[in-house]
Amino acid sequence: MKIDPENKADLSAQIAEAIRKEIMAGRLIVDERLPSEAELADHFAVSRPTVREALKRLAAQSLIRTARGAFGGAFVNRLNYPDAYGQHITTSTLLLSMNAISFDVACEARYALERACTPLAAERRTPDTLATMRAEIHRQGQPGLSDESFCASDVTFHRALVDSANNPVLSYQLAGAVEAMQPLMNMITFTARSRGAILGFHTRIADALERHEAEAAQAALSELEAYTLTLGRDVMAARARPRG
Amino acid sequence: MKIDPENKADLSAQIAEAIRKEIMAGRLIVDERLPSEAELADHFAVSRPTVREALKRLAAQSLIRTARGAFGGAFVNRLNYPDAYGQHITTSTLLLSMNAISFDVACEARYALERACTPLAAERRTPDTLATMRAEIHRQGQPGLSDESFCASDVTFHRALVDSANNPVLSYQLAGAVEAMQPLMNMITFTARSRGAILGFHTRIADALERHEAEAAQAALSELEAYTLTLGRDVMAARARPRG
DNA sequence: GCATTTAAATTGTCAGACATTTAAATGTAA
DNA sequence: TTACATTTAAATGTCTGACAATTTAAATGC
Repeated sequence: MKIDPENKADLSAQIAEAIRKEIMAGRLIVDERLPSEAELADHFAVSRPTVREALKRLAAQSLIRTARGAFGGAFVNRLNYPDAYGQHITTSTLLLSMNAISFDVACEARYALERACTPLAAERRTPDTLATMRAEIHRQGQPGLSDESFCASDVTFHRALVDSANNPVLSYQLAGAVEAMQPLMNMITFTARSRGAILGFHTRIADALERHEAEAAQAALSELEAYTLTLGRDVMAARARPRG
Repeated sequence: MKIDPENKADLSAQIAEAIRKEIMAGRLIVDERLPSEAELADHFAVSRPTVREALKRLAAQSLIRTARGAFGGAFVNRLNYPDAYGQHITTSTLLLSMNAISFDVACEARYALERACTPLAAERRTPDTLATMRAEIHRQGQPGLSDESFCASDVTFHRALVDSANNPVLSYQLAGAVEAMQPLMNMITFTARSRGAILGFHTRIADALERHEAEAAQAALSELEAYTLTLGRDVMAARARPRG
């Protein structure tokens, strides 16, 4: 593990990158203890605060965890699903919110990915995931529901659909796509009419999954996509001419 | 922006989380300058090194960037595609390598996602993406190619397939799935026979896309998935009984 | 043999200083 | 007036040294 004296980047960034590479390459394995901060400072010929900044960078990416006390220190962290979900969702959400990505593009990506889960979901859906979907459908029919709550329920419904595929890697990948759309969806005002339409699609999807009918579920998803697209386009058009 | 004096977590983690929430909620917008380190230290009633550790955490997630000099400081960073790709790939790769995820599960997720891109790719593929795929197919047929190079070429081929869909959000989401599989694929020894088979599937996929035939491309992908699965299972079986 | 205390190691935090970088402000000469 | 060099101020980057808090192992006492 070395750093380049010619490199003009921050020392802490270089050190973090050097350790990150060791972890990615498997030369530092899960639960292995890194040298103490003082030893790392010696090794890289920098001060302890610089080492600490490097370690905090790695901790922010869940690559290491630290423990105080004797026999404490920094340990290579086993990246678990909740942490991975969180990181993916943060990254995806910011990517969408900061880059003027059109509603159309985000929508297309999300529904394409969801359709990818549908054949597996139709095959493997459980009473549990079906119950979640039914419960959210019921919630979405409540009259007093705020737009935010409706959106949150929508996310829960679609995550249950994804989880039905019973593939944790797929669930992880989809979490970013589904959650990152929520800020965009939150801009939509869901009228009673549009809620009714969405409810209808959700019911068709749940029904199709329950009957193990993948193609029917995919068809309903595609129609939901088209409908969501019109809702989103209306919002974007209204925002484009605010005095309209 | 406040931190909880009752909270026993690291101060730098709390401060980073407080600022992260401001960014995620849009209360700190792109290119906005954060207060200087000294001002933040005052605001949170902590020392400057603690503030710096917090800022390094955020920098590690590409949420901020820093600039030295007068009128420098920490600025909310516009998360760009390359940074988002990198973070997603790091997270996905570690998730797969550290959690004893079976080859089957990873493989299933990856090909399900790729099939999701295929209809769009068949519609929108360009001479450019087709040329990339043909070039990689040609490379994969070279006799002297190492297993690593073959895998790298495989990744390039599949990324070209994904990029053919011409949806950057989809490309970003798929990058994690495709790249994270590479360490698993690298464990496979590609015999001349298996290379020939894979080459055949790749050719069928490229041909189908060229002719805008989505279903033929999906069918070839599914067969490639089944074939990859058998290769992976052989490796896993051999690893399970090392004295075999 | 068990409970308690002590010691040691390590991270967390702080204070203060200096180095380096950057751009604006200032000064100077053509 | 303009162009260029210099100064200055503000900010991050880095270092030193210290102390606090935490945790475990070992030592001690009963």
